Amino acid sequence: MYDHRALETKWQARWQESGLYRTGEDKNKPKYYVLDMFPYPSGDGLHVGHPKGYIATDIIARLRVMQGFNVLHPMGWDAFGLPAENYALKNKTQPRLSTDKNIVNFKRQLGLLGFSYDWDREINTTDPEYYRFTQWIFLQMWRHGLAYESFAPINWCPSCQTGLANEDLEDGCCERCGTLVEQKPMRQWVLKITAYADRLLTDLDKLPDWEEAIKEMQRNWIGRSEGAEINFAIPGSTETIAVFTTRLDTIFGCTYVVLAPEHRLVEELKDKIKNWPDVLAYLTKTKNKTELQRTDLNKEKSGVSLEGIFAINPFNNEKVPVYIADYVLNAYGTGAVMAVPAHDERDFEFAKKYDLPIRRVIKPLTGDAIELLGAFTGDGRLDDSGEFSLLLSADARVKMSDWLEKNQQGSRKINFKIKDWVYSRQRYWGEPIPLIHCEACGVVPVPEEQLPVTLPEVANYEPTGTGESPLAAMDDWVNVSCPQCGGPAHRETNTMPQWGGSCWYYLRYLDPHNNKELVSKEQEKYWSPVDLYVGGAEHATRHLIYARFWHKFLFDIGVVSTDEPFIKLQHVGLIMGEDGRKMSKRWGNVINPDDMAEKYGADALRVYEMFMGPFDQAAAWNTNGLIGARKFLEKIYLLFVNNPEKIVLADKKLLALLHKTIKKVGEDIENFHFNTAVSALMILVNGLTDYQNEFHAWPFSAAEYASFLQILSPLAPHLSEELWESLGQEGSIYKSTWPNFRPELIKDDVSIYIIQINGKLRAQLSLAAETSEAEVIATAAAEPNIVKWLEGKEIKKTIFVAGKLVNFVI
RNA sequence: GCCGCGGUGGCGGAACUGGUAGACGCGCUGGACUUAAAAUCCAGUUGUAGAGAUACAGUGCGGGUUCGAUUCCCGCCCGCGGCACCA
Repeated sequence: MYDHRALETKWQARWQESGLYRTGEDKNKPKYYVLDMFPYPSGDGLHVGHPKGYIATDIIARLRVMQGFNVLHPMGWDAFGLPAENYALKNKTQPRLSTDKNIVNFKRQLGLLGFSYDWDREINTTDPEYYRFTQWIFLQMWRHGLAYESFAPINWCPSCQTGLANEDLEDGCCERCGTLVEQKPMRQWVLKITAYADRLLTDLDKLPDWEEAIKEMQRNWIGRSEGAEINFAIPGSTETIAVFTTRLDTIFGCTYVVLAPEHRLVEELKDKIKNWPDVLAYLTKTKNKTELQRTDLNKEKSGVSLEGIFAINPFNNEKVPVYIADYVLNAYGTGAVMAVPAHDERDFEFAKKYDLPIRRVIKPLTGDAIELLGAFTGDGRLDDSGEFSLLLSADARVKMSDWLEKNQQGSRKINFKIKDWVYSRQRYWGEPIPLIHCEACGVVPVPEEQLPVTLPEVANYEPTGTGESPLAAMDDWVNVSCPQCGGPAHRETNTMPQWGGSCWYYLRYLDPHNNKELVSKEQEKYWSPVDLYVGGAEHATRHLIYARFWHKFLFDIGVVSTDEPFIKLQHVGLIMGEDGRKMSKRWGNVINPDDMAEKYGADALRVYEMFMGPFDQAAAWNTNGLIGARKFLEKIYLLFVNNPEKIVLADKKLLALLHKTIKKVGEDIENFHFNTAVSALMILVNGLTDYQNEFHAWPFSAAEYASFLQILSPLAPHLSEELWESLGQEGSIYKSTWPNFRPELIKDDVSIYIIQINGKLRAQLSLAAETSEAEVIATAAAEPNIVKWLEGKEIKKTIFVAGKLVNFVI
C-alpha cells in the first residue's frame, strides 16, 4: 500500500515551490496552446464530472511539454452572470464576496488533482482589469455599428427578471431557472451577429479538426436559406406585402397571403379592414398565448381573414385574399408568406380548415397519377404556371428569380435563422455597458482612457423587474456629465450577459498582465490560435458561436491575426451518477472529487476517469472502477519496491511489449483514446508483475523502467514523479524528454497464422516471419484439424494474406 | 418532422485500411491464505452440447456483396443529442 495522501501533497507542494508549471518563454520552440472551457465557480463546488475534460487537457499538455513544445495551459474563472447573482441572493451575501469565496474553493479542488496549470496567468472575468477590455471590445463594436439600441419585443424571464437572448432558451423556457419566457418590448442593446452569419457558416469548412456534429449544430442554428423576396401589391394602397419563399417555383399555386399577427401592415391597413373587431379579437387572443403555446406543433392552425384587403401575385396578376395567422412568425423573413396549400403542409392544413382553394402546380416526377391527400412538398415539374410550365423546379427557381429582378417585382434573398444577440441584462452582476446617454448628444461612448467603468458596490442589487437594472437607482453613479458636451447625462445601466466575458478570455491568457491592450501583438502572434479546446457540447450554439463572432470582429479590426480562434475542438462526454442519471443535488447522486482523491488518490481518479470509456461519450460513475484504477497503481508501486536489488534478466518479449506500449500510449493520447492507453499500460504492468513474481528480477534495465514511468506520467503524475526520483533520475519527470519507441524491437519475428476453412477459423499456426507463402500453405494443410476438414474435399481456392491467414475454400 | 451520433457478454467497453469477436477493467463463481472477515493471490467466466479435444449459434432486425462482414451496401427497428410552424 502506498500512502497516496502523503505522496501527492508532497509533490504538489514541491511543484508549486519550484514554479515547475510556469509557461515556457523560449520563443524558438514550437508552441502548443491547450485550453479548457473555464468554469463558472458555483457555490456547490466541482463534482466528479467537471474535471474529466481538465484531466484530458492536462494529459495532453504534459505530453506536449515532454515532446519539446512550449505549452500554454491556463485556467481562470467565468464569474459574472445570473447563477452567481442568484446564488448570492439566496445566501444573502454580495455577489463579489460569494464569487471570491467560490473561486477559492474551486481552485483548492483543482489543486488536489495535480494539474499543470500556470496559475500566474489566472484570469477572472469579474476583475475590473479584465473587464476593462470586455468593455473596450464592446465600444469597438459600437463604433463599427455592430452594437445598436433596439425596442423590439424580446424574451423576458419573469423569474430572473431580465431579458434573454434566443440562445438562453430551452424549449421556450429560461435555460437557467426553467420559467416560461414571455415576450416583452423593452429597450435593449443588441449585437449584430447577423452581419457575420455568412462567414460564421462558411468558415466552418475551414475547421477540419472540429467534430462534424458540433459544426452541424452551428449550421442548423445559423440556418441559412436561399430564396426570393416578392412584392405583392395591395389594390387601393401604396403599401406592398413582401413575402419570402424558398419555393418560388410554386408561386402559381399561391391562393392567399398570410401576415404574422404582429406584422406592421395590420395596424397600417386598419382603416381598410372591414372586419376589424374580428381581427382585433384574434390579435388579443394571440397576444395572450405564450411562446410555447404558439410554437406547439400539435395545435390546430388558426387565423382570420382581413376583409377588404387583397394582394396581387405579380406572376399572374391574380387577386388573392389576405389572412393573419399565428403560424407565421413575424421575426423570420418578412413576417409574411405566400400560401401554397398544394405544396406546403402548413398552408394545406390552414386551407382545409378555412376552405381555401388548393391549386396544384408541381407534378411529381414519378407516380403523378396518385391523387394526393396532403401537400406534395417535393421538387417536380411545373404545371399550369404560365410561361414557366414544364420547367423542373430547380430551373424554374432560377428563371423566375431572373424574371422577378428584371421586372422589379422582387429579388433573390438569403435569410438566416440566427437573430441578433440581445446583449443587455437588467441585472446587477455583469459588466457595465460603457455608454452614456446625453440629452443633447444622444448615445456617447465612455472615453477609452476612462475604462473600466467599474461596477459600483450597491446595498440592494435585487432585480427591479421594471426593465431597468438595480444600477439605475444609484444616482451618484448614474448621473455624469457628457464626455462630449459636458452637459447633463446618465450612464447606461443595463449590464452585459453572462456570455460576454467568455467571448475573448482565451486571448487574455496570452498576455494577462498587460494593462495597455488586451493582448500585445507579439504575444498574440506567437500563441494564437488555440491548438486544442476541450469542453462540453452544450456550448455548441452559445459560447462557441459568440466567441467565433467576436474573434472575427477582432480580426477585422486588426487585434488578432487569425480569423478563427480554435483549431481543434473536442467535446467531453458527461459523467452520470451511479444510477445513470445526470449528477445533481436533486437526485442525491453527486460524487465529490475531494472525497475520491482523499480516499483513493488523485492519480487513481485521473486514471479512472480516462479509463471509463470513450472520452466523448457519457458514462455512469462506478466507484468499483475507481478502486480498480487504484489497484493498478498499487501494482506499479510494487514493481519498484518489491525488487530492491533490481537484478536484470533481459527478456526480449517484455522489452518488445514496452516499446509497443510506448508507441501506443503516445498515439492514443493524441487521438483522445485515453481508455485504450490505460488498457495498454495495464497489459504491460500485468506482464511485468508476472515476470517479477516469477523471477524476482527485472526484465529490462532501470533506464527502460524510467521510460515506462514517463509514459505513465501524464496520466498519473504524482506516482510517476515519486518513482522517477526513487530510480535516481535527475529533475522532474515533467521536464524529461518523451521516450522514442524502437521500431526494430517492435517487429515480431514470428507470425501467428490463422487457418480457415471457408472463412471459419479451424487452426492456428505460429511460423517464422520470413516463411514463404508455399511453405505456410503446406504447413497449414498438414495441421491435424485441417487435414480432417480437407479429407475427401476439393480445394477450390486458397487465400493467403502474408503474416495473417490462410483460407481454404472447399 | 429534419439533422447528427450510437446499438457488441451480467456491466463499462476493445477489435488497425474487411481477416482469431469479446482485449483491459468491473462484477460474479470456485479455490488458497485466515479462528473469521477484509485485503491479497490462483483458476474460471458469450450461449448451447460435451469430462475434454471440439462442434454449432452469436456484434439491434431482415436482405445483399465477399473466400471471409462488428467493419461495406440496401431496407427497417430502437436509444441518445440538437433543431423544430424558419415559409
